[in-house]
Amino acid sequence: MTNDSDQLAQRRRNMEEVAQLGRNLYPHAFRCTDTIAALVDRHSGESGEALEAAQPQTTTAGRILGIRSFGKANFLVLSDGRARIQVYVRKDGVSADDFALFKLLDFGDLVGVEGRIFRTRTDELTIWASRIEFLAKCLVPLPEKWHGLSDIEIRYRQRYLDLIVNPDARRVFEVRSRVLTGLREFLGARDYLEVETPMMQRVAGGALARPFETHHNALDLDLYLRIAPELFLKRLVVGGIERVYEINRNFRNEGISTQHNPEFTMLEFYQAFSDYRDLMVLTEQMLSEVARHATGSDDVPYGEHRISFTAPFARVALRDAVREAAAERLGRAVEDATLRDRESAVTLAGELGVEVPPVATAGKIVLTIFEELCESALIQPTFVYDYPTEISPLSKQRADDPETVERFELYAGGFEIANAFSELNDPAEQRRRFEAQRQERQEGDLEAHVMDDDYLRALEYGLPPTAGEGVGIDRLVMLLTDSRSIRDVILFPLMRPRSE
RNA sequence: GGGCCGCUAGCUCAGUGGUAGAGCACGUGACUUUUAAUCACGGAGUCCUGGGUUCGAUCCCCAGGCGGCCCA
Repeated sequence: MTNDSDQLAQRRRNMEEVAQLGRNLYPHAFRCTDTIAALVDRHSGESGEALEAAQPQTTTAGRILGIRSFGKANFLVLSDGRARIQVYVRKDGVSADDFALFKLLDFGDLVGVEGRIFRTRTDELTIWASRIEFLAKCLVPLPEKWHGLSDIEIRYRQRYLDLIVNPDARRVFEVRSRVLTGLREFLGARDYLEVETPMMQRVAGGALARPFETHHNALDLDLYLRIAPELFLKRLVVGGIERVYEINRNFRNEGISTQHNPEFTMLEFYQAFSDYRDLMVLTEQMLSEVARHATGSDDVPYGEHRISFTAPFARVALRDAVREAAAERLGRAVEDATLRDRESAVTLAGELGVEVPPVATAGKIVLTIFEELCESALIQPTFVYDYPTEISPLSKQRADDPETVERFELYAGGFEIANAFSELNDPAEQRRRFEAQRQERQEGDLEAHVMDDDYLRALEYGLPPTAGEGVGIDRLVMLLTDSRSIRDVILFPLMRPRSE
């Protein structure tokens, strides 16, 4: 009949014909009695006979993800984003006007339907429509129903398409949401106060990373997007909020990878009168509980592995982990002292074939070797503890070993998901640490921590003995959703713009 | 930053130095309680972009863009 094969034009024409039926093309509301998910939940266990007896009525709405037409008898598949239900449209079941509307509907259109729930001869739960309302037009053809949308670039750039056509796409973000509510419940039950601290900061501190720069016009003030909330949260502990946390975005101006997005979500929490050992126990409880809350189990599949968040987690001292890995590779014992001296550490790295930055401290070399040799093998949750002081400028030293701080990182799935330590609360020592960082910065380390005099002033009022921890939410969600890329757990990951 | 791979119809993908293909989607018809409905017919393309080689490039070469994976 028509030679105009442009699907866009066809859809536009169908829409115009809907308008000619006197329908509002963009109505303002449609009052549903049920969501599709609720209908499926409520009736999926009910037999056709039971439904025939009860004749349940419903008004619901969704997006058309399938049309099967047989003239007088027609079927739609309607989705509310969570569940799908079939709609039966009989020519003699709706008004002539509604049937005319039905004939103009396209795959992807949004409609409301009223009708009764029944089961077809093939036992499919179905709404026998008595009324159809046009709610919005899908002017663009959707990806096909069978293969869905697999182009990973389009899935990231047009996440709405991923959510419309891939039934599993939403699952990840439902788990993510439950992770957040689970964390809030866990911390709330322990008297933690949730707060929000500045994302625009004059001094970007609290972590070793490069910040994004921005500018406030009215104040003519250069600002940084925060790399961590740490120094503000500890100011709040000084102020007497003895248990405090924040779940929010951090921004780090560095590379993008399967484990790094420039903006990412972090939980940071601080607990006064505690040290890092207390946080290991708390972390075991928290992750086990959150995993169960989010997925129903604290033993989850991850790639070819299963990861168990059941306490207790494995524990290994950082230098011991490096010594063991190095010894295995070299076939001889490696002394602890080797890792504490810059010269011998450089030599060891060379023997191991691990490249280290030219100006690295002994601590940085140990960490580099660890990342190279050990990190990817830590699949089960493992606390790696006792870090070199020079790479931990905000952590408190061990009483028996000033070269080592009371700090741990939690590894799982082969990457870091948490970082915690007993907080350095001696302002004089903190100043010395900042000075050492300044020295490293002058030697070219752009990630070295910057001096923060205002934070030092806060410490002078007295920070109680405190332990604090940061948990990478995106990475935790990766583990709990069996996702191998951080972009799979961030709805709109940062992408390079496409040239027009 | 380096290496490898990808980019062809709305989607998923084949393919070729000589006028570009399939399945799904789309249109028309048949069927008229289907289940990835089926059958018949039909329409559909900046083969990522630019340059080069060539009589002729979607294909070969060079440069670029975007993405993915690995490495740093």
